[in-house]
Amino acid sequence: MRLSRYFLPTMKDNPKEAQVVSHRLMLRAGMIQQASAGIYSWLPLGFNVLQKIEQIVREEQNAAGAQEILMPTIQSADLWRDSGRYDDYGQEMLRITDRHDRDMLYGPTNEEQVTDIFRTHVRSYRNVPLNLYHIQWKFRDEVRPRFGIMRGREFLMKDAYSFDLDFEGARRSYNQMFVAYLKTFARMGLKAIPMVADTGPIGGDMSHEFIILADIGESEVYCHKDWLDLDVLTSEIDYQGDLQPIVDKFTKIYAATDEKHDPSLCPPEDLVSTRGIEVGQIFYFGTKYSEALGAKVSKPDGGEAVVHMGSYGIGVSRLVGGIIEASHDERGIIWPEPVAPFGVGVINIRTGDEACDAAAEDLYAKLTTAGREPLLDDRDERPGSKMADMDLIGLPWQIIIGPRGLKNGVVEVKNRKTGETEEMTPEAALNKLAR
RNA sequence: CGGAGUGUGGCGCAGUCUGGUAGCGCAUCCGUCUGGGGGACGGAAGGUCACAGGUUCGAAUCCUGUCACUCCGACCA
Repeated sequence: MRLSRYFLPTMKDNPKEAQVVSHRLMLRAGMIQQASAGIYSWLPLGFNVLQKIEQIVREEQNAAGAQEILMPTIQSADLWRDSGRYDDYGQEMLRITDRHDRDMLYGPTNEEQVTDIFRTHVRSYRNVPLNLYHIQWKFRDEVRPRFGIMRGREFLMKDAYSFDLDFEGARRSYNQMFVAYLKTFARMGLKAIPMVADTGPIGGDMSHEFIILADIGESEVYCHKDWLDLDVLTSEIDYQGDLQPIVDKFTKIYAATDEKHDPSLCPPEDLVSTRGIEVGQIFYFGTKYSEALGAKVSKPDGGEAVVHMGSYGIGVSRLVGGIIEASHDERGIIWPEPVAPFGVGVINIRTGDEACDAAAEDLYAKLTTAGREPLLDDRDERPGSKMADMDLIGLPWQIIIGPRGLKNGVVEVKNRKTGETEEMTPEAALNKLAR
């Protein structure tokens, strides 16, 4: 992409309404624009990142055996009356009336809808386990939206729903999602700690919130200090195998949210207390919705079983802010490579200079061919503002091409994260970054 | 939903107390000089001062109401 043609409205000044770092940087980097309280438009740079995150989530869900569907944003109130939640949900649910005066709602979640799909088509134990997920916009009419995209009213969420014959099956499904979440967040360069979470009226030990540590986190969290240098999960996973050992490994070290914190379970000298951002939650809720909505399958012995369900959410749009909170400096964003909107930023220090133009165009073409998704700053701007913009939008690598270096046959390769720069020939730069 | 606050050009702000026909920095456009960390000079464009009503010869400024947004708290992916 050429910056001269790319819609990237960056800002030098901080918008006053943005208090937290990620919100400020997203506005300054031209990623989003607020449409109304807690509702945002996504501009090209922000949308690019959102899609990269979405794709990682999708790949890991598929790898774990979940199947993607797409359910609507607008739902009928009838299903919610069946489950009893139409009256329970309260003001957070945005209620709408259509032209025929029928009660509709903008979905805050999809348990009812997915259960309806299941009960319509699945009648036999042979067709479970089943795990269906979708990545769709949700709306919750928060009283007080804040933190920019991280606590908006409209948000993009991946939600998966598992259906099993019994509790043991549900535990296997739960473990699959548990491990898939570890892999998903690790791929984004995040350390997300699974913390014991409140299971509500269901009870048991099958709910975890996946939390990344950050000062501006919305809730107080507690964990053993061993978490801080525990390696994230990167190995290949056989999802059909026994996942319990992996789950055990990541649950035996103490970590709990505020509500579930029990000081007796962790020596005080090892306890770390900090704030965290919840980026995912997994939950086993038994037969709550299957019972209410009649999702039953026939068993091998001819009887009927009400299916056991679980739901598994990932805040896709929230992750954009979460990643920035976890990875930035005073100059701007520092994208982890897997979610970076472009792989390499090529800065032509002096657009219009014959040698600079030629070198920049050549590198740009070759990086494009190599699949590195380069962003070429070919604008006629001052060097300072080009560098400031490139640092702000946080691409992992920069190649800086200027007359001074070219005189000696070199360009400068800069690592955004470490700030280290290295001079080398354009060919060497290409070899280093094209991989 | 309680508490606090803010609405003036794209962004950040001054002007409001003490009414007199709107200003500054950055950004934008044109020109010249520049050119490795947000440059200089000259010129230009851009505002129903959130909205509605009222007071007044005259309202960004005073009064009444409405709306929007932000921050702190309680609540949530």
